[in-house]
Amino acid sequence: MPDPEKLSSTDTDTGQPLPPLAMFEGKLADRVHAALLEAILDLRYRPGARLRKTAICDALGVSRSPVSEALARLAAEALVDIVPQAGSFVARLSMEEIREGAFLREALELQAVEMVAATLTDEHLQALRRNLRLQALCLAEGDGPEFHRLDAELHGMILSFTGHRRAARIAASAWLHVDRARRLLLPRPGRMAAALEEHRMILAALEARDPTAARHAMRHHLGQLLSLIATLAEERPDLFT
Amino acid sequence: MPDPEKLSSTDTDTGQPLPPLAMFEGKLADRVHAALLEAILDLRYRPGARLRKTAICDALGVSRSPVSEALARLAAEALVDIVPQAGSFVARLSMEEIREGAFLREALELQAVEMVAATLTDEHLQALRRNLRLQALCLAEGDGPEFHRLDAELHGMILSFTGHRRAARIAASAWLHVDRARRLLLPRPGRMAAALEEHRMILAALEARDPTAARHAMRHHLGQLLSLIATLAEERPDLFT
DNA sequence: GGTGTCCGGCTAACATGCTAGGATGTTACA
DNA sequence: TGTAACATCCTAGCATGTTAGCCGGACACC
Repeated sequence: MPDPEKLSSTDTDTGQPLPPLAMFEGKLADRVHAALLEAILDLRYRPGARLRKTAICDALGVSRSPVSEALARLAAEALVDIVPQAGSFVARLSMEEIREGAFLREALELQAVEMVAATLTDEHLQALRRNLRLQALCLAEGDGPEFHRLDAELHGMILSFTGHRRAARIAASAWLHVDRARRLLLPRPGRMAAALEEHRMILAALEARDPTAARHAMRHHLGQLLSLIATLAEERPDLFT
Repeated sequence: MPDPEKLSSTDTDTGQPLPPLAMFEGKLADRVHAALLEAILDLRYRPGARLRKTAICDALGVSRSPVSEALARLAAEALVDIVPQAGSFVARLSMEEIREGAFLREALELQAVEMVAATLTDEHLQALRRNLRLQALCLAEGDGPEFHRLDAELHGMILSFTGHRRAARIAASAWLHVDRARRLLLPRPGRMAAALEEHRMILAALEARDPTAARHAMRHHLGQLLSLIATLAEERPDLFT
């Protein structure tokens, strides 16, 4: 399964895409995990590439223990394939995983938005409105990356308003696969504006404290992405399993 | 937070509740994880108890590496609290965690049953019907443990029919906390029969391939348990955080 | 030329030594 | 007697040595 693929000169990392050092916090293993996660998500480590523990070790200046733990965690998140006594590889994108991530995310967010619509406080509404104002600003200025950050933040806020931290973590983890694929999509013209409008529908339903409407609005919003990704699988089959 | 509690003579494990050795499969760390999980779930390790790595090591005849990995995984599942440079403790039951587990489980199962109602095959229906027949048998014979196993199997089947393996895993993990509490509940008279009836409602909705009815039936079924557990929290506050 | 076998290199998994820091019990002092 | 400083113990986390199994190439044999 993890075949060498067309490897240009050296298979090893080109030296450049070093995941940034410890600009993270927490235990050493946490920081290594965060660094590798970032590198995998923005494709500095390409899908299918081999991960050399020793290279990672002296690139980050740590020993194998935290690296092993980080890789094990990434494997649990299905972002890395560990083949015992053979090697570790960045997982290829898989429509299977992406669909599953979307399923999980949808299940959690629909339940969350329904619950939140009934329990929302004014502070929560304030925060949501503020986020949407910033989104509008980004749209006006064409700041895609920041818009995306706010998008993720909005969804994260709704999940966290349920008070269930673990649920938010799981949703984030599930979304990783979808997000990794999404980053490969060229920005579609008009998509940002459409997303903002969909977000507004969700907020409107929450302001009305209408669980059913909130659920519908969220479902419509989440339904948009999968079809886009399906086209990617046809355009770039080399990135998929 | 992890206070000593009233410790009878020795705080250490009484020697007896050794988690059974490697009757599991997979890597060493997997087996240790499974053994500890079993011990924690059926309360051979009591909530709040200290987990001594070294004791576990020579009880199982392995070194600290696999034990550490297993404990880390249990900590990720919120079944163990690891306090750096202090110790590892079996997590106390927490209504927080239980509610969260129920939330996750409900979110996933509602979405799953809705999806499955639309995509179900005849083989799937066969398997569900067979499971329910066995449940009826257990009810007639008063075989509680087996009934519970079939109950869990039924829910697992519905999740697996979505084709999403990770979702099933997450649901199982989320359910752990609810289940650990549930095992402390005295069997309520009539509960088994009621559960069977609720299961029949779900199956009926699936046979009719009616997503909405299936969703409603499942929601009703899952709604039953939480109130029972809330009473437990009052009767046995020592087990809770 | 095609096929089976052996060998070397590389890897994850496991074992073990080391270190820093929190918890606890004791003692000195008010 | 109550409190605060101290010494000891124990722990998780990290580093590093060891083991066993897969992979790929070479070579012999068919």
